[in-house]
Amino acid sequence: MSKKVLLIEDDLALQELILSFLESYGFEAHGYADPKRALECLLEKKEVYDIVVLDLMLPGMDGFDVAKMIKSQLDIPIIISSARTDIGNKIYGYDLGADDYLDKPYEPRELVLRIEAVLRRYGRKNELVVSDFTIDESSKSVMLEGYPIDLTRIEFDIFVLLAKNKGKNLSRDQIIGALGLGDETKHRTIDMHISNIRLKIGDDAKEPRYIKSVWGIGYKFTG
Amino acid sequence: MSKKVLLIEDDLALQELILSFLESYGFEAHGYADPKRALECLLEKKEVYDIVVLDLMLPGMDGFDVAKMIKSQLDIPIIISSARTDIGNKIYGYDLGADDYLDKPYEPRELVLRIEAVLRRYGRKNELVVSDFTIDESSKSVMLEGYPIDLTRIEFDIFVLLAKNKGKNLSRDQIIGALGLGDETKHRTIDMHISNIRLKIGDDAKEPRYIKSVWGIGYKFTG
DNA sequence: CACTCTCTTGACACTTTCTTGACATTAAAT
DNA sequence: ATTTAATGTCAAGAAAGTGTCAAGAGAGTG
Repeated sequence: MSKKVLLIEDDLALQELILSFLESYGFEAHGYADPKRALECLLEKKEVYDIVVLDLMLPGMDGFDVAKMIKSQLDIPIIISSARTDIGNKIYGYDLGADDYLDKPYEPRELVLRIEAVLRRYGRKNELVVSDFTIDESSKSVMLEGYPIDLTRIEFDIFVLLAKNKGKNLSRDQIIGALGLGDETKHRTIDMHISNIRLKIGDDAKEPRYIKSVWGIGYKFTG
Repeated sequence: MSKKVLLIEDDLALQELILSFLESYGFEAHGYADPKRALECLLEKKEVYDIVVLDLMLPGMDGFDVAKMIKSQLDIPIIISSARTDIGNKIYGYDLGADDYLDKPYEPRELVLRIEAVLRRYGRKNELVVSDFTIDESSKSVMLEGYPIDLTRIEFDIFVLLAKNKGKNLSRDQIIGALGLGDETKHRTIDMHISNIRLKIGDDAKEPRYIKSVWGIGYKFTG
């Protein structure tokens, strides 16, 4: 599935060149010269992009502000390109959460490499490693020391909740609330799910290695 | 089957020479001096060519624009030839998605080698091998261990999506979204397509070898 | 326009998961 | 030690998800 790139660049000739280059490398690339229009497109989710390439020198709006606005609303990687070569800006760009920084002029091929690198890095982001487990939230899969564990949907949700709150006690009501189950859901239901999870991850209720019962309170994940 | 070459070259003597040379090497070659006529012929699909050989110095139209227009509309390889020897243009030509670049004057034999190389490369380009399947996205065909599988368009799209995300769970909504089907599309529709795909690839829903159902989540391709 | 192939959807049977009461077990409190 | 409250797990029924048929809508073709 080809990745979608949003290019914000006011030099139209350059924009055109980069877009066609990206497309020849299998990306689906759209360009905007006007940062306001680009923001609109991004934030109103008319289109879902995988990455933003942003030029800092823009008309009407500072590129830093654009980056800040995007990052505040969306979890999307941004590569900043700019002719401003001074280190200060570079640092500033990273502080804003830019995922890479590219000095102009650059080789289009270089941009492709950076995009691929950033996307690879970003793609791994939803791989959560907790204790001996590797959790992939996007594909709802859990691995224990490399071996896949087959959890049902609710089991998965409970497990992730516990894992993300490693060391914290979670009451049954908190779990029920976090999963969006009905308020009348019985506590035994949670117990049962915990029991089944323990079975699947090879945890013994008496001497649990991962999911510990906290008497009178609930459960907690211990790494 | 002999490959068809479209040669865009305004020097008629040279055009004639190259055409006859290409023909002597088994290509079916047609020439145009006027890029507009050539584009017309290509884009309106009066003829289906396998490759374009384009001279940059053309009357009335810049060769770059010609290449760009062709690439934007068609997935066809382009070899650019030019007397402009400067590196800048060379890079630019590649940036446009030219698949090879040849300085004038060149040996006709050299052109033949380049054409053959580019066609070889291009032919392989869309061949995706996943597990026991060979998928050709440009011709929308799937082979299972050498035998062709006859998938309908949507079946093909779903299959490719799953294959490209081998091992990952994809929800029905993700599939619907990726295929650009309407948001109101029912989940049963996807189930039905999966069912039909399984039938065609000889997969048993109970004990699937390739497309596994992930309960409560969606489907995933397992190599 | 008639014909065919594809796509979509409701229906129904079937499977898996979820929930819950029951009862045994265990931990804290007295 | 005895009492009280909480947890572990079984088993059964409820609920939700999936597979496929079949019918009709929709696209494409001659």
